[in-house]
Amino acid sequence: MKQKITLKKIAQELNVSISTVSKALKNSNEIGVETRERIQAFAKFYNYRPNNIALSLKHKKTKTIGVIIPEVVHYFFAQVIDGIEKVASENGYNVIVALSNESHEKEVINMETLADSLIDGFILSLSKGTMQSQDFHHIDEVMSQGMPVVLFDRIADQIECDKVVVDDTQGAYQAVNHLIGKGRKNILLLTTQDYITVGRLRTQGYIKAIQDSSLVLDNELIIKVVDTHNSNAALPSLEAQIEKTISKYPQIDAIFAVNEIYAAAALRVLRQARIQVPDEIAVVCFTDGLISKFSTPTLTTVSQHSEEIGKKAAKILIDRLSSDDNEAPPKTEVIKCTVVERESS
Amino acid sequence: MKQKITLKKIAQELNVSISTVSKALKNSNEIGVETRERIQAFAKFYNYRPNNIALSLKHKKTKTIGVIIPEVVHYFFAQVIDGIEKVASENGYNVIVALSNESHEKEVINMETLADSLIDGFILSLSKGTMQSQDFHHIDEVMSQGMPVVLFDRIADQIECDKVVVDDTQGAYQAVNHLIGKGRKNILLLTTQDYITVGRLRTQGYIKAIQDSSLVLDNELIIKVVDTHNSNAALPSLEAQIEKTISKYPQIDAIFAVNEIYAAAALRVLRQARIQVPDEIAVVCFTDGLISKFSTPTLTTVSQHSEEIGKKAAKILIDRLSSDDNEAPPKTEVIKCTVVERESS
DNA sequence: GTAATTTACGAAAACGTTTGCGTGTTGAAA
DNA sequence: TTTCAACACGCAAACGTTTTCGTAAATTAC
Repeated sequence: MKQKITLKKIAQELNVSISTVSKALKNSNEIGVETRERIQAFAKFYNYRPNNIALSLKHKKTKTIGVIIPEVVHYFFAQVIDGIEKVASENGYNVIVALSNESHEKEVINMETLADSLIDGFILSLSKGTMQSQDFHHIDEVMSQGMPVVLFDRIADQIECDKVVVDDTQGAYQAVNHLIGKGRKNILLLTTQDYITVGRLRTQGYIKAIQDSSLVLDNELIIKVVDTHNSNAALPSLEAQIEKTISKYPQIDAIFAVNEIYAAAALRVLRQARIQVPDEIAVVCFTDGLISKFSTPTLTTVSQHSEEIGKKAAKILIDRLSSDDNEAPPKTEVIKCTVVERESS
Repeated sequence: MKQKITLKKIAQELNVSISTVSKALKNSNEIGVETRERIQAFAKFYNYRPNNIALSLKHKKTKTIGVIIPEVVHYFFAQVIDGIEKVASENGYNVIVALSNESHEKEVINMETLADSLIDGFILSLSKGTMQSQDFHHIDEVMSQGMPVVLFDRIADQIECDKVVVDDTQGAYQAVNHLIGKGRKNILLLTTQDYITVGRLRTQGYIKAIQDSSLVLDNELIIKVVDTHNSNAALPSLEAQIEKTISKYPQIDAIFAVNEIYAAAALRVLRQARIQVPDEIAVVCFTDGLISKFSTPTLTTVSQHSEEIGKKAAKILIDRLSSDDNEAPPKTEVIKCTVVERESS
């Protein structure tokens, strides 16, 4: 087994001091040309690579950023990671990913572990557990130690740090407007309970779009899905609800869903009821993910530009890490959504 | 800004030596009870947490495992990460994720960076670039340094290390058998070119299943999709091909696709041709992902138990890391696929 | 030929830990 | 009173770097 070669070993072999080796490898002209070349050749031959841990200890920075998200198996978060990783690797940073699985405790533990000098800064999206408990001690704690934090998507106003958010209200507004522009007049909304922030904001966008138009808001056309923690279990009940509402209000000519899953459920119901999409009812939803791209018909969606979110978050964090003036006021970046038109509308 | 507290600072404040503090915090009875309690109380009050970097340097292990995958935005890989992360965190390991984006060079760079003492071992799935070039120097290099490597899914026989693979052939065999069991007699295969390993193996499974049955193999019923690197671009041509084949061979009563995307394409074509699924044509595909779960009709799939793969890989790696006898022969774990029956068959 | 300067390198501290060993103080046994 | 073990703690090396400073030897200047 080939042992890793260190400065010390090179020094021993070549009968020079460790500092000489270190300087020679940095091509410092403090060291004679001949010695320098000898050392460099030797190092290259043995494929010397500096020990990152030692460097981190020395420099008090790890060139690593910690990312904590509720789950990876989620198109949105995966894309955000993708964006983060791109910017990070361009700037010589590594990415440690930790998963909170929507649990507050796991989030806290993860933060504490990573904060133990493993990383230089955090990018995170709050778990449902944390959102519910409104307990942000762990975040304040790391921030008070001077470790920068960037929050994205699931944020909290109480936390004073950089943030990257999606303009959910505007996105929903646009989507509904898109439907209105297509001449739809009775738009069914499939949304979540209000305590889920993104659901609430999207609902607001829907309401605003209706109010800004010549249409009238009808609360009967708003379905707020109860959030069982096992999202699969909620589907049949959702489908039943959609079916009931549609047959009760035959004037419905469009559906706006706050996520792909709800839209997929709607598509199922419509298909079974032999209702043509988009001819009879158009369907539009939030989240430009896989389901939308490959459903039949393909779904018109509101894209949140998730990769862009990741890139922005990483950029903000790295900027802060590499600036000495770390007292710059926190800023919030808002990413605008855009409507991606496909077959369903 | 609250500075991180270190052993040294505690020692200074309490007028004892660093070693005393260290031992006291480990509750060593080498230190007097009174001093011990004093130090522990002080440390607790200031929320002392040991510096991981220093520990890593000391112990020559980082308690971190490096994962390199072609992409995160992929249900399969995301699930594998999920599995890895679960087992890792249960065992006190962190996970660094790097993305190769299917590029050989990026894979090499990532490995080198992570190998510089940032991690204790690797879990990886080869990029397409590496598969094509068949250049495995980077892997041999880290292995020769005594760093354990576990390969999953996209593997290479030449590399002598632990592996976790899916039994693609058996999975395809089962799927086709499932169709045959349902009385289907003319099964169209949608697969990739042969140089894509998983595609080839699944094709073999298809062939074997046909041959083992009373059916006859018809090469006209095998469509090998040309792999443009931009997979979206290939879709329209694939759909055209499917349509042509189906109208030319009206006896086709089932389709087996080697991935969800192809199956989704098939579903589209069938829908447009007003062919009932599964009544007239049944559809089954590999990869139990989102698309299958939310398409209409939902798709019967071959599940690869991706999370299981991640868990197994992590377990193997951690076992090896924590065993002293690191000369144990490499083993290959084969994960069996199972058919998940849904509406499309 | 002496002094000043440059060249080329080494010693050592520092980053934050752990740990084997040395040592001064205490109390008890002889 | 002497001897010795037990106790309680400190010293210092080690992990692999970087970097400041010190200093011989070689060179230059006058």
